[in-house]
Order: sequence, then structure tokens, then C-alpha cells
Amino acid sequence: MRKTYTIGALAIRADVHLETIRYYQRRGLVGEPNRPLGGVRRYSDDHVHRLRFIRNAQELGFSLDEVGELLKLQDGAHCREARTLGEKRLADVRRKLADLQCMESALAALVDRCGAVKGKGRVHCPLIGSLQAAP
Amino acid sequence: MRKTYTIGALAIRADVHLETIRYYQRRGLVGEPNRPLGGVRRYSDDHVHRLRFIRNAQELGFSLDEVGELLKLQDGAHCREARTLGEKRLADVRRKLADLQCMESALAALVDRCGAVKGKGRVHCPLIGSLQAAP
DNA sequence: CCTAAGGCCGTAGCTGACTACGGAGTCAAG
DNA sequence: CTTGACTCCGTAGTCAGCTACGGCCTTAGG
Repeated sequence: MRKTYTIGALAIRADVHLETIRYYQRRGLVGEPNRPLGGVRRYSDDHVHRLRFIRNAQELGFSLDEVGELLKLQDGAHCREARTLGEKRLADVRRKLADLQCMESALAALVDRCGAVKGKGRVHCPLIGSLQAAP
Repeated sequence: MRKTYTIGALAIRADVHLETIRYYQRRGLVGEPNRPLGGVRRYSDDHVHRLRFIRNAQELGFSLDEVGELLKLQDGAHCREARTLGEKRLADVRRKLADLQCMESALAALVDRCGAVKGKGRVHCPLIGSLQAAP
């Protein structure tokens, strides 16, 4: 006979906040489990796996909507669809990466120049100055 | 005599949504301008500059709270403080960059492996498979 | 059987940065 | 002087992804 967990036990086991599980349920990411006794949900290890799946996907940057899509491909037989989702995600990640790299180099240069201005000849801060500049 | 703008004209000139200007005002990022006639605000070019400042800072990843700090250093005479803020921002940007790079390489590998599985021997999709794997 | 811990449910709040709305007032052109 | 565009103000809604609350119900242990 399979082990079952109440929502609290599942939360601990999958290391996901209890309310988050309820939230996922409302969003349809996690199916409603059996409720044998007086309405109390009994979860199984399947649910633990599903929550892990969700977390793994989130760590790759998938939104919960996208996770929902991925969950439909759970059987592993829709590699093409999964790949398409992955490519979309990858493109987005790369866009963000490029943006952040711009920020990084601009900021690094400015912070560096901030440090360089040590002679008291210039009162003006390069960082502030660049923010004041026209676009 | 200096040019003045109503909020709508300022919005167009600084390319910032009208309601956003009001929002910044409520947040204290933009000072209340003169209101000579019946309560209608008249903005000056100073406000255009200030809005640009805000946008420039946002593009470097500063939050509006941080922008508020930076605006206090507008005179350019507090290079050290500005530098400190820049360093915090830079650290955060670099953290996010590292996270995104992790995502990028993991995703790229998975998408790549998705494509590689063309022999019909395996039904199982590597991307889905890795999401199912234990943490 | 009693009690405390835990579960159920709907709803509301949080974050950050806006964006929208509605009813009233004001302004400028014709 | 009218009309229509614009402004004022407070409040509420948006997005995502949770997180919290409170009143009631079930369950497990002693």
C-alpha cells in the first residue's frame, strides 16, 4: 500500500510552502488528490515528484504557465514540443543576459571611474553625471 | 522667461506616461512644481531632466527607492555615497548574471540534447527527463 | 471523549512599477 | 460663451508568484 501524506507533510517533504501547494492546485498545476476521509486530501509520492518537476522548471526560468505546458508533455514522447518551449525560454534568458551584461559593463565602468576621481579638482561624480546626461 | 509644460506636455517631452509622472510625484521622486493658475501644475525643463535621470538610473537596474537615494546626491559632491550605491547594484546585477548564466547553459544543453535524440529508440525527452529528476 | 494540531476554504494582502478610471474642475480656441 | 481637450485627485486594478488570515471541520493521541 502506497504512502500518503496530508498537505502539511507533503509541504515538508517537497520543501514547498503549504499555501503554495494550494495555490498550484487552484492554478491546475497539481491535480486534486483522493480525499477518502471527510474531505482531507491525501497526497502520494507522485505529488512530491510533480512539485519537484515544477521547481526544477522554475529554476530554468520557466513561468508557471509554461510549467503547465511542460507538465502536459510529462510522458516524454513530445520532444519536439518540449524543445520548442525550451528554445523560447532560452531566447528569453539570452535576451535578459544581454541586458544584464549591458548593465554590468556600464555600472562597472562608472563605479570604477567613481573611484578614480580622487583628486579634489573635480567635485562632480561620474556616476551622477552620467545619469544626468541626455539619453 | 522659462518654458513651462502641463503634465501632458511633459509626458510627451520626456517620453514618460502621464500617470507615471503622477506616480513619481506621490513617491516623492519628482518635486511638486509651481501651480500658478487654478491648481494646474506647470513643469519646467528641470523636470524633464529629472525624469531622464530616473530613466537612466532604471536602465542601470536601480529600483525607484535607489533612484530616490541617487537623486539626493544630485549635486555630484557625494561620489563616495554614489559609488556605494553603484557597487551594491553591481553586486546584485552580477548575482543575477550568474543565475542567468546557469540557466542558459543548462537550457542550452537540454535543448541541444533534445535535438540529438532523433533515433526512435528512445521515446523519452531529455528536457522532460531532467525536470523529472530529483534535485 | 476531549483537546490540540492540523486541514479546508474563500478571500485578501504582499512586492514593484506602473496603469486606468471616473467625476469634477480648468483652460484655450473659436 | 461654449465646447472640447486637458488636468486634478483618490482610488483601484494589473502582473506573477506567492503568503497570510480567520472561521469552521477533521483527525490523532491520550
